[in-house]
Amino acid sequence: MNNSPKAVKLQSVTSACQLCHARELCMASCLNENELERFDNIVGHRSPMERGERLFMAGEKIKSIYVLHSGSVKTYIESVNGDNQITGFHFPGDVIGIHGVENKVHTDTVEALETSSVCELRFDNLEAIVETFPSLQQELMRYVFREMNHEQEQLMVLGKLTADRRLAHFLLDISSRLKDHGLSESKFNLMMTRNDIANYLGLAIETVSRVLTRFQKQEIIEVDRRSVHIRDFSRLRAVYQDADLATDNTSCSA
Amino acid sequence: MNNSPKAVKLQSVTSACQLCHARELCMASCLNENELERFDNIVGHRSPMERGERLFMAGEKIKSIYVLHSGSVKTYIESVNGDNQITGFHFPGDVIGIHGVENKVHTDTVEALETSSVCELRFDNLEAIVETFPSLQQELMRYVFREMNHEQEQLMVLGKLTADRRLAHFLLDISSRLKDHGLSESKFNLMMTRNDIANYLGLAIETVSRVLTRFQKQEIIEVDRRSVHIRDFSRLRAVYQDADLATDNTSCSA
DNA sequence: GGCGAAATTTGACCTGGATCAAGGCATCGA
DNA sequence: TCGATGCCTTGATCCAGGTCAAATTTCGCC
Repeated sequence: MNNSPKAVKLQSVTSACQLCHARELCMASCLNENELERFDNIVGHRSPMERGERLFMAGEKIKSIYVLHSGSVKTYIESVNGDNQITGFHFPGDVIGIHGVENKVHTDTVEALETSSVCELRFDNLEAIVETFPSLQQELMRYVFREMNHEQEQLMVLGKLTADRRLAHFLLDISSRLKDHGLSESKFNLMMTRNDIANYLGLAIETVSRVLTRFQKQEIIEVDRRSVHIRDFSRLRAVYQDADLATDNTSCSA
Repeated sequence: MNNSPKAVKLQSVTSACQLCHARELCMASCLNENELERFDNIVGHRSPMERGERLFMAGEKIKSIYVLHSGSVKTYIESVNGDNQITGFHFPGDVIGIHGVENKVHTDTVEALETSSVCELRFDNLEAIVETFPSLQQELMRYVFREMNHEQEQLMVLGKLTADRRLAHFLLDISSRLKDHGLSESKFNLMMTRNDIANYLGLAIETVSRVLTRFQKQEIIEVDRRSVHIRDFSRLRAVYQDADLATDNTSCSA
């Protein structure tokens, strides 16, 4: 009856959602077993996106909203004269495509940073869905507000912080979010280019490169292309907080 | 029976909401006459705030959310080391205090820019209220998403634009919002200090001052303390769009 | 395995806007 | 009328980070 190639049938496991590795991070985590099974029937799946592939673009009519299932994506809005502004990086469980629901037109573009897949909720059922699962609506809203606060924090980053502090904040933010996903908070691979980081932080790519190598010289982090190892969290936090006790160690060999 | 000093009783006018000058801008605009009357009974009112007075502060438990009834306010979040980041300026009809509903704790502080008043919706009834008035929930969400998009646009402003372009965008934004409120889009009074503008735009106060006087010399605007007159919208837009055709006219007397 | 494009790093130099300093000008309370 | 105070402007100087240029590494792809 179920023709999904990956379908598994056990006594209590009847839905892909139940087997999902991102289950606790998904907004569907608020549903009970019974609800989850019904929810699973509604959710659509798409063939995975390759790096650089776009899920949707700003200006397109909203046909669905999505939950990132695996991989990672960046979202960006178009600036007046061509160059875009990256507004966020997203990991499994994150809701994608809710900006723009007001006018039913996407305001941002979503692009895969690596091979990624999403679960799809058709927009025209969305109201029916949240009516069927009231707790889902609440969970969705929790997500929206969390994102809103993250964006406000980013306003502070862009409005007030020096390049050093921006990078420190960025690394700590990525680290903490990866930790939430059960990954190491101290050793990880960045999934975005230096260009993406620079764009997101309102800096030049050269500045990003220079600050990272300086952090390395100061033995706060080790960095080799995409791989990052945070060696001294307290000093990294000190840089972010502008506490001054994290400087030096640059060129003065003791 | 109604001891409000300003109460007016006509055949069809039975609620303060019906007389409200900000009625079309309020989220209650989605309610019909009957609903509006019932809604009016739920809404609380507060004595007006004076300039500088705070409605609530970051960290406080959320007891209510508000709709700005008259005046104007700024919202700001606290930065790590003291200096705040203004996240927005708000006008009548704007919803205040929805950030932070996730954890039921305010994430931002709201401060009156002039004598202002708000309508209050107690947070513990909020769920009951939106159940009673389903269209209200939708309207509230529309507001949230609009605000979210405004914040994303501000990320672009802070991440990508030069000082000139930030000021141009700021003036155009304020102008368009005042227009929505039935006020002149070309002549208006700023309700915030230069310091507030500088903080909001991630600039030094001196830069704000200098750019505004330069715009004046270029005959794009006239500005005298708080009063602004936009004389040439197309050139102001050109500055925002970095179109270059708006420069000169600075010191070269023809 | 080698070619070409893309990503990253590093150095040299320059500039937009910050910082420092000082003065002007409304508003307000006594 | 007179400080006192807060807000704003203007000038001089400085520097964090942008821009330009070039070398190096990596990686997809034939």
